[in-house]
Amino acid sequence: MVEERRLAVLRAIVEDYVATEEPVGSKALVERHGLGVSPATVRNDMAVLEEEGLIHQPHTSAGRIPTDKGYRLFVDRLTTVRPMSAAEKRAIATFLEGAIDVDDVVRRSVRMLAQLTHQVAVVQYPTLSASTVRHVEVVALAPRRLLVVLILSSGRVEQRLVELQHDLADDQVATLRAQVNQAVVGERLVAASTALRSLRADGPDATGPGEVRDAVLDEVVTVLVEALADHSSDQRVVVGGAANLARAGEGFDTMLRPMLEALEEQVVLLKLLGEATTGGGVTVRIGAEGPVEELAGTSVVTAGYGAGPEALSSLGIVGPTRMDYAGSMAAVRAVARYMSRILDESGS
Amino acid sequence: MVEERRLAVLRAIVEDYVATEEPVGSKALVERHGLGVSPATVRNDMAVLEEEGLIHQPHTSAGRIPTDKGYRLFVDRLTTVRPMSAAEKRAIATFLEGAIDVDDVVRRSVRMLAQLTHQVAVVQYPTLSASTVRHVEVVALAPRRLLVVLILSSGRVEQRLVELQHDLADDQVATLRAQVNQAVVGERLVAASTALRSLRADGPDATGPGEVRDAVLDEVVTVLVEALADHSSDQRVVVGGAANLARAGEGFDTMLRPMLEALEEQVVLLKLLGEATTGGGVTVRIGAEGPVEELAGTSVVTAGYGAGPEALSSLGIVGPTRMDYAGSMAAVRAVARYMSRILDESGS
DNA sequence: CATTGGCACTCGCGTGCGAGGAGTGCCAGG
DNA sequence: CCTGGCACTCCTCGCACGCGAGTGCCAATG
Repeated sequence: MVEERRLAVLRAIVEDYVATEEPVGSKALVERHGLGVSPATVRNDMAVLEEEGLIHQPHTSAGRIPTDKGYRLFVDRLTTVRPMSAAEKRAIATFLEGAIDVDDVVRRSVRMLAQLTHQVAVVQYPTLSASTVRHVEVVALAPRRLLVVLILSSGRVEQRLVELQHDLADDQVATLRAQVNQAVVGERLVAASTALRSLRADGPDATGPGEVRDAVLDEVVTVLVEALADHSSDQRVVVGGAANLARAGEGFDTMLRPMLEALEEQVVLLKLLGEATTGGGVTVRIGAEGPVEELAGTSVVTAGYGAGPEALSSLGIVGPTRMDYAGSMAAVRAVARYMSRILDESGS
Repeated sequence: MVEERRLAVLRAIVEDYVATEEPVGSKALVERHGLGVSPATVRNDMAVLEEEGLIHQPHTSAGRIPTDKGYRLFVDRLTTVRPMSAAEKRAIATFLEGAIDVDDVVRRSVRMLAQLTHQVAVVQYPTLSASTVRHVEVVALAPRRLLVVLILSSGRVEQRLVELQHDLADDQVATLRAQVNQAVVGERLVAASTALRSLRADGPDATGPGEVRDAVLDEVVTVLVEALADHSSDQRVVVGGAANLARAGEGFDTMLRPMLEALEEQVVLLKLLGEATTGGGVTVRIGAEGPVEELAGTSVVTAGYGAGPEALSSLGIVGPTRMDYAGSMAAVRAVARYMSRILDESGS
């Protein structure tokens, strides 16, 4: 039971510190929270907590602030993700459902997350790998320049520009389109490039004039295979609410620039989101646990989302370690769920 | 000739202030720049410049800093847009030409601009209005949900999600696609919706079964017309290099948050870019001349770009009034030109 | 009439010092 | 094991003060 109270003290410290952004002392603690003991007792508890490395004081005779370890314990054992209010749920649902396409869904999600949590929001685009090809459109922009547009089951549209070595006539484009469509429609994106490759290896087809087929179409297909195999755009990440960084306070002023820079790097953001967690779980990475050293002093709250169980992408928020974890986790989870649902509806 | 020297003094003040970010005094001025007069003379000149409202001192007995009016005069009369070095030109060209589609061109341009100028870069998407429709793809995602994909001559791909009141069968989708394509391919985007409307008003077509045509197809076309008329995505703007804001120094710390917020608002950005200037000109708006009061203390350098003379979009940079105008103008102009060229090549 | 050196004056900025206060650690008593 | 009391630490804030950069003005000069 004394152990119990110590945890209550830790919780109180975290909550107060998150609220006030100032080191919290023993006196203020017993006043604001109704733990029925004297400041002296709390001080003893604090001493123990400090020995355990859960809190520390910036300088002698200042209040205590939680350490990363303290936050960790708080998140793991002392907080329950309180569900969003009905009003909030409704707001999220209607806002996200107003989206006109996948791009818009992503944009709105970022905005929503940033607003709900007052932190920087990060949303990865839905993964393509699991979606199937619904239609392929091949358009000749110039004699040697093709635009290939993939329409996927999830409603997402992918485009690739393809440069050729040889000119391509209009009728060749038409046959190409027909053949490619026949080969890949219904395939998963990951399987599409192999399906295409087999197309090239096939013997001459009745529909196409044989002599050009070897020279030009082969090249086109080769390039197409490459283009499809390139899943880099799979990795797109959108950031929002960067303005919330400026509100962070404390010594963040000096780190602001490197942070903003980090947030403009796709690679960094992907590292940040990390592996998507399966299931409805929310992942919290606190301080140095995070993979990005530029973002020291920040925590990351992420969740996986996506239509279907394997097609997983991530989204989340990043903010100072001193953040409202309960609220953030709830918001992230809620938005992830709504995104999954929306993608599911419009999807395969 | 005394007038001449006064302008030289102004120029020197601007240059020094831009370089050092500190109010510049008479003594430092004569030392760093080789104007062969004494500090006292410069002081007299300064007094005159101050009377004219071109410079002012933050407090008595401090150096001078240029006023907005001073910058204005500097930009108008004292600076010539020095062309970019050959190396820089090459860098821009190769970097932008590596783009794989229109999205990528825009993203790369933003990045390029931000890097070249060390300011916040803003690029508006190429205008759609002037491009013609190359192909329309209609895909049924669900019985009552259509995805319409427009492929435009410029290589840009636009998508719209359309919700219907009635179910739509597969063959209806096919006839719809055929009819829509027939109606709008080759049309300009602005004319496309009227072309579509006429389609609906037409008598029953031989290809489609008459009875459903009235009920369902009419609805589809109506919704499509609306979707096409909605040019909101025409207005998309991409921002980059926000990290450069944090470098701005001075009293910007406090304004950082509102600024970041402003930069996340599409509307604000569009106001910022304003009317695209025709021709190769570069527009400079200094301080309060700008249309956005949240961005007080900043200047905006913009230029128009686009394939063809009428299809004009804008791009530019925004930074503190204390910026390297010559360099910024050169960079903005260069990037605008290269973008125009690239869009032209891949375009109609 | 423009230019120049000289000189007194103004202020912002950095530094040092002292009072105030919040918070702690420890100890002895319940 | 909890509590009240007490001495101690150390941060913060306000204030005074000196320094130095920079100015404005004036009288002298070409």
